[in-house]
Amino acid sequence: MANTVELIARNIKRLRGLKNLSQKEICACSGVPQGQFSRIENGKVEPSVSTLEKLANVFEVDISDFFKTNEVEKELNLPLMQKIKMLDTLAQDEQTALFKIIDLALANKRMKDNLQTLIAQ
Amino acid sequence: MANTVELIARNIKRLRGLKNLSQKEICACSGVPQGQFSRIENGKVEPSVSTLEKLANVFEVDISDFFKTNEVEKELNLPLMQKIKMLDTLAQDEQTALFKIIDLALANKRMKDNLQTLIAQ
DNA sequence: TGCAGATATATACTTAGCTGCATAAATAAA
DNA sequence: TTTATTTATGCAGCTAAGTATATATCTGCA
Repeated sequence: MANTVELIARNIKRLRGLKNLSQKEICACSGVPQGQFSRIENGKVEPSVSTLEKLANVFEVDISDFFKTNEVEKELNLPLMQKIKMLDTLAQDEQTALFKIIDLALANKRMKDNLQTLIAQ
Repeated sequence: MANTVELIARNIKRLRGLKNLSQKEICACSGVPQGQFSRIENGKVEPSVSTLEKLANVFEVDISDFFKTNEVEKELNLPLMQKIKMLDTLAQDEQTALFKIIDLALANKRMKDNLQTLIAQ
């Protein structure tokens, strides 16, 4: 038990670090009481499945990610696919706004690349 | 809760069917008491993580498989996918900036959704 | 068919441990 | 120091786990 509990604890602590949010903020979004979250992060309890579900939603990961060892941590830092999936659920105007920003960044990149090739000649 | 419990129940029942083993046999291998296994298969309890781990070992699956629905994942729109792939070619700082904006939009969406469910109660 | 034995599954009952609330302790800010 | 913020802990209540037992389902035989 202690092993899995510690694994979950480390993963959740790391995920919260990535988002740079306080326990209170995570709990406001997830519905998990802050006190309970503290115990989970410190490996003092083995959280229930429903609790893990709530946290997985907030962290935008799959429940199985809480059980992954450090070797595959890199993948966890890129829950990009899940983000993309969620983009579809956004309101239309927010979606197009995001796309414009993305396009802008890509256009900028292209411009830089073109300049590079020009200079090189 | 009931939803996830039922999902787990169906998946475990299905997995046991695939192996064509009795509850007793599964429990002999996994260490989960047969009585408890019965309740899990009938969706009467939400099994603990350590119990799911034992069962995942016996069924030779990942814990996340207990939470999978049978439906095929819905396809994403391809233009978006290609855009996202191009994001990888951006400079690191531009990339993280974009991700932050995306996270912001998603967080906003989540907050709205949470409010909706709160109001609905 | 009907019965006996065996196997398989479901159900009390107690115990252990997670949850949720309230509050304390620790840390940061003014 | 005082106040605010963040994190940790004590305790009551609820739920899963584990054990024993009951019910259901199957199998062979007369």
